[in-house]
Amino acid sequence: MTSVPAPRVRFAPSPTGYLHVGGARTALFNWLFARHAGGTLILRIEDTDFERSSEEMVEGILTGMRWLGLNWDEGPFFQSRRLDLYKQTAEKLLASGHAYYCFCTKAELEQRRAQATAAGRPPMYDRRCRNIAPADATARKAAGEPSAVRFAVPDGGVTAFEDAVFGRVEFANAEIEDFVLLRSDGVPTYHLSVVADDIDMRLTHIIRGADHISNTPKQVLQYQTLGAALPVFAHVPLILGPDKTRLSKRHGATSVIAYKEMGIVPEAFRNFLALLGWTPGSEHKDQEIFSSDDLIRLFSLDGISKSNAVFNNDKLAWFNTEYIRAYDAEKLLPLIQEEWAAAGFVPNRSEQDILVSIGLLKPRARSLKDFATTFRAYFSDTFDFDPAAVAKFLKDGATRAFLVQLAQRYAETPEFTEASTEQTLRALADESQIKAGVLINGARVALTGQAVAPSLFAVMVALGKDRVIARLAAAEAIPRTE
RNA sequence: GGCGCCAUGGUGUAAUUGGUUAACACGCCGCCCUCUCAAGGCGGAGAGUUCGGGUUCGAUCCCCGAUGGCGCUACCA
Repeated sequence: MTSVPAPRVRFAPSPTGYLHVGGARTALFNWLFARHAGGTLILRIEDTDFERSSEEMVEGILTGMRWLGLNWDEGPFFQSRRLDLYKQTAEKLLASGHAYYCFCTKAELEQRRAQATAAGRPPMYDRRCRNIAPADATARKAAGEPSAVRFAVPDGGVTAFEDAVFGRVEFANAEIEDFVLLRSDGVPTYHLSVVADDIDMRLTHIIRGADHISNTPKQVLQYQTLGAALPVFAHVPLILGPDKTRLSKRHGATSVIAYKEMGIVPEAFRNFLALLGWTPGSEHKDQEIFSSDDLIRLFSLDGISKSNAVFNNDKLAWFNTEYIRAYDAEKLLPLIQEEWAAAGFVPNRSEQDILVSIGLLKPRARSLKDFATTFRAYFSDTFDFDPAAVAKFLKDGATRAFLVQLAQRYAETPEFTEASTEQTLRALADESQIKAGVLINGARVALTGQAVAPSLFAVMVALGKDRVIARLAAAEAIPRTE
């Protein structure tokens, strides 16, 4: 049996913004791939754009990854602290004649680009510095003239690579400009730093967004001239908004943390994200819910689709309800406690009672938020009455009076079970010649503040006898609404 | 503009890689259940595979073209 070396992959975000859904999905795929193969996931922060990068964004990205449960094995490495490597790599390219100094200034380049565009020519760098004799270039450099380093793209031919998702992709070299490797301030551009790092970190697979496919030939060219083996490239289709344009703030939340704040369970989000642009194959086509272990076991690059995916909030919401329902109350509790803390809500019931109520409520929760909003009455005696619910079921003074009577009946009855509470209520309705539904609906509002709740008698048992009696007895004091 | 990639119901995806009444899930509609709302059960509408040409006995699947969307086109990543 030949041993295949364990794969090494990376997630390499640029800290110029929070972890957005596209980045999160790329991170997830890398994570799944590494975990599936028993490989290594490296986290690398691409912060060579000092202007736009910030410490805060780095923290935001790490927070997002932790929330999603995506752990990494090495790093985070910061490119800003690896500048020497990039310089050495540029030197190597310079020495072998695959790169050259460029003395054109930014202003000159912009001007020429504008001219070319106006004349209808492609705005590519005209390679004028490529012909400067090396001795002259060295002299000018020594004299202190600022210069960038550009890669010398071969004149003819094509640069091709085999993509694990897209198959063979090729570009004519004539279409690739002599891109900048090192800026005049000595800071590398993305094109240089990615390949220097990807080689140095011995990465075997590059799984990243399809927006990088056009950059790939520039990188392949460097691998070739540096004599390094090519990794396997796997470009993942992009995630679009519902209008099929690139996902942006316009479409609502774009940072994964915003989804945490919306009360989404991390595993639900992960499951949803995994299925955006990937399927485990036709033998699982009828399945939508995949545990993390399933995902890890099933993940493979061949399941990645080539077309862009559209982010569908309804589907996410569905996953969320499924996960909340499937979780044990014990597992849900810490997540709910976070919601309570965020809302400044303090429950005043025992942990045991809280767990019972969570168990009762979780099948109908849409979001973790519900536990801190519409479900408050189950966890505290301080809660609001939904005015619409009061208007619908408690506007009648007579109904309220019946609820007070009901409170008395419960107080007189030693038993307090779902069956007994229902029996008592129906008996009162019969005697009073009113419909049981009137009492049931009214009691629901009096007990929970809401028109919508689980089965009333289950609610009563969850709330406990004393509380039920107290709330029903206070029915007449519930604020009236028109 | 140039170059590249993609294209199956509203959405995500299937279709033993040329032979199916084009499947599943979300969403939507209706019915049942019922103390409300979800859930659940049952049923339904919704694509003939972007369009046009080929190749073939036969194309969702192969080829060409068009259209549309997206990406790249910086001393951003």
